[in-house]
Amino acid sequence: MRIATYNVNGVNGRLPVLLRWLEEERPDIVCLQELKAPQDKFPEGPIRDLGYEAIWHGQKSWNGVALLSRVGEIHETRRGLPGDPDPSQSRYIEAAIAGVIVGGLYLPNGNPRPGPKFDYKLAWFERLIDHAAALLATGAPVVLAGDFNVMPTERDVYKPERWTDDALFAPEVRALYARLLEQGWADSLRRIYPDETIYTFWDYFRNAFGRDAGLRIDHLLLSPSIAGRLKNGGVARQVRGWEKTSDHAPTWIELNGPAS
DNA sequence: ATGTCCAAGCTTCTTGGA
Repeated sequence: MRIATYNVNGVNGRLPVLLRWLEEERPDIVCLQELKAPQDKFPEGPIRDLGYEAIWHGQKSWNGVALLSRVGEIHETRRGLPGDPDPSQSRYIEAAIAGVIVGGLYLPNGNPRPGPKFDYKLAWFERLIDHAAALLATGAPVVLAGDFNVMPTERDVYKPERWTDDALFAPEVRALYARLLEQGWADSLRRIYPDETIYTFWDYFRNAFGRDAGLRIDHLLLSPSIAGRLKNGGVARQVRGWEKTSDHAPTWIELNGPAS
């Protein structure tokens, strides 16, 4: 079973790219972020035509998250984090799909730092850590996937020294990511490739993709009860090279066993 | 400081967010 996360950066503006990727790769379960579309403007029809059921939490102009499945019904378990510091922002959606709890998230960017947006990022991250602990306590197989807006280590940044003051690489934020992992979550791609350079995002500026000046900020975390099924994973870099594409590339994992 | 791209609106350019 393959699960992917993809920050589409505008689900309608990138619809041809999204549909092409879904057709070519046929992931079983997909977490989408940055829909940038109100609830009634999600392109449910074309996605359904490719065989995917979908649930989504839209928002005018900004944010927005969705879950897609072509391997069975989506049983929504929540939208929004418990105690979300600003529930008007659509950043979390969770469902049981094919025997797995999938939490799709779009963690706040947090720039500029310092400032209220950075404070909101830290507060949101704390709420995520609390909820992640509650999910682990159930013992259920859980995948937490999405745009975390965090490069966990220096290996995940093309030029770490340039990013130390940025909200995506600030010590406080990396410490929160480390705290989350210490609960027992496995960072899938790092589990498979401990020492490789892996990027999931390349800025539109300054030919960042051409120079491979990238960041690894999209992550798929596995609870201990499912981590043993991790078989493979990667980044669909070619998608970042298509016309009218997102600044992120889809990131995916393959789990042993059927989509039961 | 810059660079690029998108959505939205008192819209055909401007603005904010990433």
